[in-house]
Amino acid sequence: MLSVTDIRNNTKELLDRLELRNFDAHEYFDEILALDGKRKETQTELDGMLAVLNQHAKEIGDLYKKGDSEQAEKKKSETTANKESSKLLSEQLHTTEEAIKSLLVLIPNAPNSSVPKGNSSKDNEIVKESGDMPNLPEDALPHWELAEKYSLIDFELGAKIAGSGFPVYRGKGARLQRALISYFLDKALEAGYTEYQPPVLINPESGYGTGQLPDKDAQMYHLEMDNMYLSPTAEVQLTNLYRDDLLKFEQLPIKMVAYAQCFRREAGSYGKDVKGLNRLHQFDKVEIVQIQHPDNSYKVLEEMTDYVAGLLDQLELPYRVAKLCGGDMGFTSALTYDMEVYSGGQKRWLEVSSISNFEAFQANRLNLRFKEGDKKVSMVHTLNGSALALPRIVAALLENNQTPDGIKIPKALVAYTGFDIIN
RNA sequence: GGAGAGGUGGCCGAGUGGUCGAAGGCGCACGCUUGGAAAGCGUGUGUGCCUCACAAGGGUACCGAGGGUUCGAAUCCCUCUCUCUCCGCCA
Repeated sequence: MLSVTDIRNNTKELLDRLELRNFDAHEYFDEILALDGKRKETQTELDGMLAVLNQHAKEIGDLYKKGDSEQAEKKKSETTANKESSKLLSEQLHTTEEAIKSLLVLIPNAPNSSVPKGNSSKDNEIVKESGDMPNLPEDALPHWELAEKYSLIDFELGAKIAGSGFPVYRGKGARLQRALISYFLDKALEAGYTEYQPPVLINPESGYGTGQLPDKDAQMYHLEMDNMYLSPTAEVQLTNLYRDDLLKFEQLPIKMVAYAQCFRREAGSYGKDVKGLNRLHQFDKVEIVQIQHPDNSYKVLEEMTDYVAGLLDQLELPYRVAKLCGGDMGFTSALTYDMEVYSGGQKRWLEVSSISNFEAFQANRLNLRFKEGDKKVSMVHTLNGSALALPRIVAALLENNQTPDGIKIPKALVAYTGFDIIN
């Protein structure tokens, strides 16, 4: 969320930036600033009241010590009125603070001023295209037919034991998955990330910290009996590892990577979007997260984007990079690059990664700060990106590399798969 | 799942109703000392909020979290949570 201080000090700038995603924050800001004024007044009044009460308590103690219980009793009775009004004030303070917070969580992150204004993916700005488009015959197959032809993935078996959107990988299909996971993790280690293996169940606090809660709960599987959620992305676990921390400047940057199975309800999706591997309820993803000094976050966003692009280069997949327009960006992001690979069998671009700078938006929710020497405490910036999400990578690999002899495995992967062709 | 013991500042650890934001130690920072270092000595060493100039100073809150009792709570009571030990179960 945005901070009240920011809203107060940079009102105009934030309003303009929010406008880029067609969010009119005028009323929110007015109300928040008014409530914050009230909050301060109440705080001042309450603190004064408490100071008096503390003073009285001290005096009563002294009187008892001197043995003057008569005076002490008298003084006691004088405190009751103050006690009641201080209780009232602290309730009022609490209510006001809650009211401010409940408004703050409704406001999305303010886009970076370079974000193109727009409403949908049509308005995204393609900033890079790379790689050779596959040269496939007209009768090239989509991945779900290839998967069946070579017994790599069984969607119906998955539906039998779980439901649609839960595929079963087998044989070389399963090994390809495992190879990709290892490959992506190894690359991240080379790039200086520390590997983690987090839980896949998360508590509500974690979901709140990274912004999935309160309003995206319908996209997550919820375990009612234990009040936990199946994580939709390792971003949640990794970023929340540092929730409520006050870091030393020297600890920055923090670079983490994790492979995790991800779970999404995907309510409302249909048609060709959910065909085959295109959109699943359970999928595998390697995620990179960085906790950064605010001065570096935009430079690092570019680095992370280049890093992911490098992975796609090595997998020999044609891709393009889109800078998302305001209307297409996620709630929590200030700037997002999407990576899309071209999948020749379906003849479509598939999103395989999304790399974002959240600036201090998550840090404010997470209460994640750092301190540099004697300087004031300030919020860190958080960033993350998929590096990469497996299913659509698998789809593109299968489709683009199909030949009459079988499916060729890119050179970079052969050491991980142990085979260079699926036939 | 059952029984018991605990959660105090960066760390260890005292503190069972008042003078406790909290002894003592370690660590860290600065200074003195030294040719230099160690030892030694001295000083300092949390965060949020309010006031204020986001200074100094002052006020207030925070001893796992949230409630309660009391003039006054780290200290008593209740609920929750986490850790440890034993039993049960189990990959």
